[in-house]
Amino acid sequence: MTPADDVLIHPVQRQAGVALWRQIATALREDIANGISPPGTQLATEAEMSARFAVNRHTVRRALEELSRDGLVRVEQGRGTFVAEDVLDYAVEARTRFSQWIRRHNKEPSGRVLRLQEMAAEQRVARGLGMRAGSRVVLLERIGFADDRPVSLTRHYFPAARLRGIEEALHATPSITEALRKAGIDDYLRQQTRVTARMPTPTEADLLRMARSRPVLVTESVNVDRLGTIIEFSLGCYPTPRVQIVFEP
Amino acid sequence: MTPADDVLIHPVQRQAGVALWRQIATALREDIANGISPPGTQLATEAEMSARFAVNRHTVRRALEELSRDGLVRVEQGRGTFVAEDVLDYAVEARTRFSQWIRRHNKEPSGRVLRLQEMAAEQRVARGLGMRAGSRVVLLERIGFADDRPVSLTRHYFPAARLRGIEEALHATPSITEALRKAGIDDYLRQQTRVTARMPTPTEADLLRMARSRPVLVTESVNVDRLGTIIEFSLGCYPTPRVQIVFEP
DNA sequence: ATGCATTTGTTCGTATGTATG
DNA sequence: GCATACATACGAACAAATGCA
Repeated sequence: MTPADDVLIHPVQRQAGVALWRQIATALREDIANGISPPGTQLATEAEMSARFAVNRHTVRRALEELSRDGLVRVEQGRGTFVAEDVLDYAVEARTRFSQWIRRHNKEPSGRVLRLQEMAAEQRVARGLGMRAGSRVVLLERIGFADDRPVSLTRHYFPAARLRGIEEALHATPSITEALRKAGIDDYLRQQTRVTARMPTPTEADLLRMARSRPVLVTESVNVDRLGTIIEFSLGCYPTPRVQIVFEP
Repeated sequence: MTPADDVLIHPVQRQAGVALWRQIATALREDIANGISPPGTQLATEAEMSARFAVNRHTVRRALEELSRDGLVRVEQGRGTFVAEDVLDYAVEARTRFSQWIRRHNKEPSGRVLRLQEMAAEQRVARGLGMRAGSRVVLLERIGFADDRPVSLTRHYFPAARLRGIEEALHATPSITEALRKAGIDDYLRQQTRVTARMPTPTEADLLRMARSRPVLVTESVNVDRLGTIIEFSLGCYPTPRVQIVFEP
């Protein structure tokens, strides 16, 4: 399904002193601005548009080229043309809380717990937490939404021994900050964040509702309490180009 | 070409009190430690190894699973098994200079200029520099190496009007810091860095000597002089997982 | 775009050696 | 000696991803 029909309300005029491609570009721009073509949706194919506007496909392409240069659409060979999504800047700071991040963008944060269990730490996690591999950790896996669009997939690991009752606390509340408070941690800071990228697993792509052909940004971060004790190791997974990471020293 | 022949020096013994797969894991571990299988190289296929060691493929897989869990190798379906590469942490700080970054990892920095020219700024660049689209900018495109392995592809844009003589200065020296000094900028700071990821273009993949199926990390950063005037906008392109970006607030 | 060869991933089933009680 | 459980090892077949022509 494409919003191609809407295009009918924008007839183009020949010999009007405005190039056809400019008229088409303006029409598409308006549809995007008005929300007729919301961010992320697929536009009609070039062939369809050229039929509706009754112009050559090259003329449509000229218009799309313009919009693409302006960053309003994204043209993907073999797939189609998509309305650019508004980018969520994820600012890495000492205190980064999910709901604050989303609300700063005037969107409504929500989330869903995918997994919550105690388990043995694998090497990577153990190293992040500064423990021996196999030590007991509590894993919280969550997906985060901004206005019902998935924007993050995070795995939080807490040292079970150091944070008694954290699993029960997390069962009771969706907020990590609050659960940590119940476990005796009033405040915590992000000590280090490492960023890389990789292709998503099929499951991740489905959960984040993204194309399998686009990479995810992966963050690995360590949180400490006020004394510098490590209380959490987390792995975040963010869909590109929906999310960007911003660092301001 | 694979280092499969070397495997012959590691015969495995049955009924020796040590499981075959452990012997194989140890043999491979040694080859990696000794530099017989250097970082980034492809190991023999599972089928080849099972023939050389005269064991079942499952047995080889058991060994590879172990090494993979330890992070010594990376197994990729449809491609093969690769010795893990040492990750170059790219620490984003206010003052980030290429050669310092590489030397901090005890590697030898080098580079090559791919392009150096004056041109009109496209929208994205103009926005980064706080200028109007079409303003004149000097573009320096460079590839950076650490011990002859490509690790970065950067495009630096300088406002031509604000930095007279920058193009000539860049022609004369490979160092941006030095060229800026000639143009009257003694010191400069990184104001903001934005990170995202995308698939590399074929050209980028070739230049960075990386698989086309792995994403590149892309940084977008703005540099200012001591007064806060924007003097450079740069786009960096880094191969994953060879390079990771690290933020330490 | 399509098919093909290569390579890893998964899942059956079977057999054997070793430690335990 | 016997029964059991477990890790090890092998074989075959098919699925899925990749790269290439």
